[in-house]
Amino acid sequence: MTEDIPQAPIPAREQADRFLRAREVQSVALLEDYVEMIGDLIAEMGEARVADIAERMGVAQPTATKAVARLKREGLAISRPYRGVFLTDAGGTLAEKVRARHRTVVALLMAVGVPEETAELDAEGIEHHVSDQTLQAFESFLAGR
Amino acid sequence: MTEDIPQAPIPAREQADRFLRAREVQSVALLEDYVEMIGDLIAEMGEARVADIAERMGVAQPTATKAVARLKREGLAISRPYRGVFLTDAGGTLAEKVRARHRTVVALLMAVGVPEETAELDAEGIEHHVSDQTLQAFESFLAGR
DNA sequence: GTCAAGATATAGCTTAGGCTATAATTCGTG
DNA sequence: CACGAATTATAGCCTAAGCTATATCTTGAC
Ligand SMILES: [Mn+2]
Ligand SMILES: [Mn+2]
Ligand SMILES: [Mn+2]
Ligand SMILES: [Mn+2]
Repeated sequence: MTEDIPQAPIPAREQADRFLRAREVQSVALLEDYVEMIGDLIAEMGEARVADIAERMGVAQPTATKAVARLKREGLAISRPYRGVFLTDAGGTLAEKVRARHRTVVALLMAVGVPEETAELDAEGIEHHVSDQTLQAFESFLAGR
Repeated sequence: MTEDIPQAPIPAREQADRFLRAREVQSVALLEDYVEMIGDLIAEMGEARVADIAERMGVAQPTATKAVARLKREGLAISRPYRGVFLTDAGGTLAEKVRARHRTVVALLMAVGVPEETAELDAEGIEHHVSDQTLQAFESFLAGR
């Protein structure tokens, strides 16, 4: 049983800031997943084709096309019509950061007893909300075990 | 330095399933936050008024009204025009579950070295992606320290 | 009891992210 | 080297979630 400790109520403004932050994070989460995954495809196959992007994301092909358009708008990817998609320097850097964070989150989850498959499943959503500060705490914890 | 261990590439289908799961979770995350927060308001003030809901969520009042409409559609809340908002049994049960999970996530983060404020900030997004299985692992870890 | 202020609802707009159906392009095979 | 299959782009639709502006309802002060 969890003890019934009444929490000191949070100021409305502060709580609102937390929710705002969570909403901001969520708006870049999809971009992060696309960028990381496109990086994987390029590493594995030399290029990322729209059809493969769609398959790996579990979306329809036009949805992937639209996402790529957004990545291009944000300066994370480049592509020409009917050709493969590639990452810009910014995109590649982001992909690497996201990939590393993903691995750390999975490792942390497993370190506290979460089975690997579940860790992978939950990490796919959790990772985007892990701040730099929390990521550092995770790394310290993993190093100091 | 993180070691450069090449991961075994995940089957596209399995990875797609993870992304699908993350997107599903994301679609209920906002509902969870609204329900938990409305529960707080009712506990503190006896009722949840639309203006207070909007303030705490950091959204405009019509956005809160629309969210309440969705909660009603989903059977989590009831209200009559120009009156306060209340939770159904289902809504109250969900609020309690979400509140408990939130506390556990914050506790776990702090247990691995995340400062309280950062833990609260990150938990607001992380919590929604924590599966029952992961939640249990968190509880065991916290109990067995 | 009236009515002005405050709270809530409604109208109408935007963007992101899905979808299906179909048009346009590329490319391998014969 | 042509053409059919595969791939990609486009058109057009939907829902969720945000916003501002404005209409409508409630309520407390006089
Ligand atoms: Mn992810
Ligand atoms: Mn990931
Ligand atoms: Mn939350
Ligand atoms: Mn929460």
